[in-house]
Amino acid sequence: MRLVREPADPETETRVGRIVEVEAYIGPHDLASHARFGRTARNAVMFGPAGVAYVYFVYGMYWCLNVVTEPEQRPAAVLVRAVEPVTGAAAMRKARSDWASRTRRGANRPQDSLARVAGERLASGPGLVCAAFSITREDDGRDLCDPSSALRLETDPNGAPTEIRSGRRIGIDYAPEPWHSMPWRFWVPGNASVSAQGGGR
DNA sequence: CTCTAGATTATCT
DNA sequence: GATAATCTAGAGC
Repeated sequence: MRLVREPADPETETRVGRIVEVEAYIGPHDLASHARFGRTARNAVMFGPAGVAYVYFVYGMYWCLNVVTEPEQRPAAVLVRAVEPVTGAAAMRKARSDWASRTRRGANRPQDSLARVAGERLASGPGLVCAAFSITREDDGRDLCDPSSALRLETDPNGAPTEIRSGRRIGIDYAPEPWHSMPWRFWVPGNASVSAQGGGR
């Protein structure tokens, strides 16, 4: 699928990207999922209808986008880990710059190096997808399947990837086995926009 | 190539 | 009060 962001300012270009890496979180019994705590204020939309955005904040500075799946009352979602820019790369770079300048950093200042980031790496990680597409708490609960939605999914006119690889999920060291090792991260092998910690390309 | 520190705050027990 | 579905630069091999 493609991820589409309509601009708040009509002068700005629409941002479109092709999803090339995701992770699945299947339910309350999945001890890597936010649903393992049961229903909370944060994860409430995961208990609702599928096709809705679940957006959460992590590590004090990053937003992450998920697509809710499964019938209501069965909390599950797919984390959008990486997107390959299709159109609106300039707007993505601008959005990343805006996001970076909002956060104060010490030794690591992403805004200093942003100009050197290659176009295909503008959304190559779950935190970077949200930075590049200006996704925040305001998008939590948004219907991603509504064609009039400012943030939505669209079928890729070029079709699905010809090859998809899978492996263990990332950043869930707290999860016990077998959840830690379930091969529920999926990516397009060799794609330059796959996240760095996802083995990069 | 691998490993590590440090940024920063909502949300969890 | 501790931790987190992250990211980057820099050090070491």
